[in-house]
Amino acid sequence: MTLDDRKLRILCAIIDDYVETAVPVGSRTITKRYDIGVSPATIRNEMSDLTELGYLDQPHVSAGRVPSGKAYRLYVDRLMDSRSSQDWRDDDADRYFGEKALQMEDAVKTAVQAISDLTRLTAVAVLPGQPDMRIETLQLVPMPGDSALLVIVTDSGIVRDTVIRVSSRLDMDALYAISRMLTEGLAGHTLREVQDMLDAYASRGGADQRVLSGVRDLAAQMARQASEDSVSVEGAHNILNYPEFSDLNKARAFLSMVETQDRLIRLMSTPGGPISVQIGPELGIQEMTDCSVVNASFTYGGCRGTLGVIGPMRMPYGHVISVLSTISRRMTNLFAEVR
Amino acid sequence: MTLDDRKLRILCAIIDDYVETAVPVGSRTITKRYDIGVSPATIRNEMSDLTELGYLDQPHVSAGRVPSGKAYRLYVDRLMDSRSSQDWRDDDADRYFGEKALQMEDAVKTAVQAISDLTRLTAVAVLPGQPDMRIETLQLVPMPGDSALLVIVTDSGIVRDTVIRVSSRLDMDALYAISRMLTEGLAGHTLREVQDMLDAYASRGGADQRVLSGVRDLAAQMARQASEDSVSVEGAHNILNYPEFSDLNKARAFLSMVETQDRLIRLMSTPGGPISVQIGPELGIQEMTDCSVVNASFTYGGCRGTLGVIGPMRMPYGHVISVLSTISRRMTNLFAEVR
DNA sequence: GTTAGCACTCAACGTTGATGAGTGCTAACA
DNA sequence: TGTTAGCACTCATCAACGTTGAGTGCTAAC
Repeated sequence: MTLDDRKLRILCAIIDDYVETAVPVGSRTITKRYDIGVSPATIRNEMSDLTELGYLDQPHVSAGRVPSGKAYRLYVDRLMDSRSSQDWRDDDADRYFGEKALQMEDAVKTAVQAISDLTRLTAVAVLPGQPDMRIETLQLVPMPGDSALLVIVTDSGIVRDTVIRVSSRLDMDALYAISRMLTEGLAGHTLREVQDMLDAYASRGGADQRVLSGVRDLAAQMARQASEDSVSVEGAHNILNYPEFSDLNKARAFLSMVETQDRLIRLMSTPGGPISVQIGPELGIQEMTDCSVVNASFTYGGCRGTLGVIGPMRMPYGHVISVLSTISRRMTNLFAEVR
Repeated sequence: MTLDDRKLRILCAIIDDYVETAVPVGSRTITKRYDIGVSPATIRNEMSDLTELGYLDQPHVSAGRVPSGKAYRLYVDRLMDSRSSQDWRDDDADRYFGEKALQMEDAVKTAVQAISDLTRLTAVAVLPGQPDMRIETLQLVPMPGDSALLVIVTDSGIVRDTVIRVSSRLDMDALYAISRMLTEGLAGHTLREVQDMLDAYASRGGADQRVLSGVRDLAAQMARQASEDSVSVEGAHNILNYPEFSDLNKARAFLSMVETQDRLIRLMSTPGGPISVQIGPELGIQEMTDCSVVNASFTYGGCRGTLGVIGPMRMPYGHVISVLSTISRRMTNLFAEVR
């Protein structure tokens, strides 16, 4: 028994219908809504074959058919209509990114927000840790009162700042002199090295101890943060709009999964390729057998990260893939513009 | 008929029990769990009186009693056990704030996170717009490539930055020279004034146009952001843990309310006083009749903001109030430390 | 190979009756 | 006069049961 053209058309119709309605689809529905050109009885015969081949599941004997993971896989690999990429316009992405150049964190936040809005699903971004970022610039900016803003910029364009207290004698010029000295001394070194170097400085005395310890603390914090993968999630509760999660316990399980960073990171670790689609059982995770994950990798400067979507297995793959590829491409370009 | 001591004790027991279990409480339950010293029949008589006085509601005739908004109001105003402030330790807040001085935005984010964690409810912060903030410092920090980070600090300690492109000839010293010039020219002026001044500069020519337009854009963006109230929300889906929201539609209504900024701002606009409690119907909002809002005001520098909690009317008011007052006090102190 | 017809299955829904938690009332008691 | 035991009554909850209708699989005819 082979998958001839008619079987494929029927399978496609079933998937389209089920993705739209979330109701198991029966033979009559197909003849009415899709133009296959045969009677329900014939469709039934074909559906029976498709079930035998593992492309369809039957919740119970007198219900319609539901696409299996295998069916979605086939759909994504071969059947998916590329028309679907036209169901939204690239310009929509402009609304989010606008004209402005952005720091990486802001760009990621914007992208995740855009993806969540455009797909009405849960959007996730993962930035893998970069344990050996190097310091590019270090600058102290005067603030009201006896404090200053310490800004550290790394070679990959990551920016962090913190407020530190300084002696009130230090005006803008004095702070710049310190910034210049520190930048000269520390630029090109990794965040970890910097911590040791500062300890050495400090023990030698002379410099403003509060500034040194402020720099040390921020460098330490950055090193800690940088060596961990960072995750951002948006639109988690979109899941409540999907009837397959109308069971509160399922919804809670999903939400708690999405909140647990390390589980999420494992889920989002892409098996390679610019766009990866993992469907239900392929994820190999007990609690997630009826969810799918689609993700796209992007690069922003030296950083390579992942943007993705988590949702029910019944998701509009074509649309999701086109949104993800557009947004991730735009992220990559965005960085090129900044350069 | 008057509220004698025994009636108050019974009412208190009912509230405590209902807050804990979410199940309408009957006369036997009270005699078993609370030491009132009379029989169920007597309790029933008292409950009947309390119902007549409007402190208790009855979902249906053969169910137990449920505290009314009026009861919670009485509880908060007079009955609440101040012991409840001891059910958590102030030190718990340390875990969140640590030792570090923070920018206001970070401090607010931390506070909201802490409140949400400690109360297991939805925490919200509102910072009212400050349309006439003045520029304190303006600084350009070198970044990798042909770009620079533009940092603007206002007199109230708000920091914003953005990446702008600059000519590659500009090194750290050159950027500092520009920063110094711009700071001297613009410090003390409001964000709006600055926009006009920069237009004047730009038309005179000479300075790096890209820098000027970058500053102008960021100032414009800050002015726009600053004149709007800003809101942050954490723990919105905590609501799913409360059985009164096990109806998916109610949960969705709540979540959509919490997501709509302007509705949220209206909800959180505190009627004054350091801590305000608005109970159910007192909110005067149709969809929120079985929710309560507790909020506390804080000041961080010149900014006066609101931290609050939104949850079911059945919430542990004592605990919530103590968490809010501790965290808001700590926020205020935090700023004093930075100064 | 396709289709009409028909028996069969089973979730969903509404009905019914039993159960039990809880009340309100009354009468007796301290 | 306040408190309590007893009892009839109410009503949500739950399980059991029959009905309905969507949908299938099989068979026989085209």
